[in-house]
Amino acid sequence: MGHAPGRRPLRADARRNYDLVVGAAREVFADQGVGASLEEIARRAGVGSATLHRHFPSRRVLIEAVAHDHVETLCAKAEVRARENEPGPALFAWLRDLNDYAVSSRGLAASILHDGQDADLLEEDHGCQVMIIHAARELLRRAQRTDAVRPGIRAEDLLALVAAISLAAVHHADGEQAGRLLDIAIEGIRPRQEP
Amino acid sequence: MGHAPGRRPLRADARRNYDLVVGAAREVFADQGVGASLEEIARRAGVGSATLHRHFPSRRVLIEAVAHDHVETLCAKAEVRARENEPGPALFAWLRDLNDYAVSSRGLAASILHDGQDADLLEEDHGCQVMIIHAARELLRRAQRTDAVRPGIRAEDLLALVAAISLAAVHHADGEQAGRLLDIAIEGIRPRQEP
DNA sequence: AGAGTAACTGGAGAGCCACCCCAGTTGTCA
DNA sequence: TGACAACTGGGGTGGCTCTCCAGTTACTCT
Repeated sequence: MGHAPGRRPLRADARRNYDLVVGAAREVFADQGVGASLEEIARRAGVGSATLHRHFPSRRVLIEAVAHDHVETLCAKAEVRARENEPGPALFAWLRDLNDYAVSSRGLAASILHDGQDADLLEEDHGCQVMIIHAARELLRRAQRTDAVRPGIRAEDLLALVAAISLAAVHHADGEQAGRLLDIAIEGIRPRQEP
Repeated sequence: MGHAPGRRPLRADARRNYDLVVGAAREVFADQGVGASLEEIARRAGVGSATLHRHFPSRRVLIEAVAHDHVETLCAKAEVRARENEPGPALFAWLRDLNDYAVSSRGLAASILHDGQDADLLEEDHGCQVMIIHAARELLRRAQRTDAVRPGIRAEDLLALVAAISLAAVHHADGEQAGRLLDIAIEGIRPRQEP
């Protein structure tokens, strides 16, 4: 589960409120997208808005807390894909996993992939952003070793592409389009001649 | 230049205010992106915010008015590209033109390409959205005729892709990445074997 | 020209929002 | 159990979008 960002363990009541907010945020974001009102989230969690803002100094931090579990399983899936498939197909399949999550998450994933770049308040251990890029880099490295992907492709670009595609899909409310766009992108990173 | 949306010609003062607002919006959007405050725009134009809202019932309509000229020249460029190049290269070059504009427009173009889908308040003659999709369709049709582009690719998907890429770039403030992503996309729509 | 009329205006206000301050409350630990 | 630091939430600030309406201003008709 999510954990406190602070140095030493939170007091019991603070911890309880932290979790209440994350739970409420999960519901509200799912309903209304990542743009939803933070006051609404505080209201549904039954805490004052000041409490929400103290625990989560920016919308981004709250989004990370909500997405943390999903992202963790997604990265675990990357390892499974790597173990059970050839490097090329492993990467492509995982990109589809990522894309599916990104499209279904109502903008959560796009948010994480997007503006997480700057050295924000990433807890040193494992911010969502960092976990995902590690997973992507590893899969890409393997795929490039076997020439299943053109050289010169960067992991950051792949993630940016998926984020962008899912944003388009969220806006158009059209999951099928996201699939087609990802197909184009995957076709675009494969080498001209199959190895 | 922009023109009034209403049925019969605007009164002289109304017309003057309309143009003042569009001018101010052009500046403010360029400074701060498409998310900028509409009140700030009204302030800079020297009109009340009610006046702005009467002329432009939604942010989207104002964005269209601001972008109209740019989009017109972009579509003219499409015809030039078609006349002076082979169909494949013409499409690819124009996609780069579009992408360059989209990236430099601070989100204007992405806005137009995105949520313009629903039958909004498009003036029947030529909404920006419509002009662009016509241009794209024509270039794509020609390219597909000569097998310079895989069949099954849709014009809407190309536009969504460019919109998405430019959004990513706007967010990352990284124009080079947009170029790389577009390269991937273009590689992805070309046929496996050159004709 | 001058009056009548419809078009147009902007200040003021309603209802949102994010974010902050601080007096009061509540866990925690000696 | 008492004392203190951690934590809380009501209420305030300032900004946003969008609307209402009393007043102003440009066209029009004689």
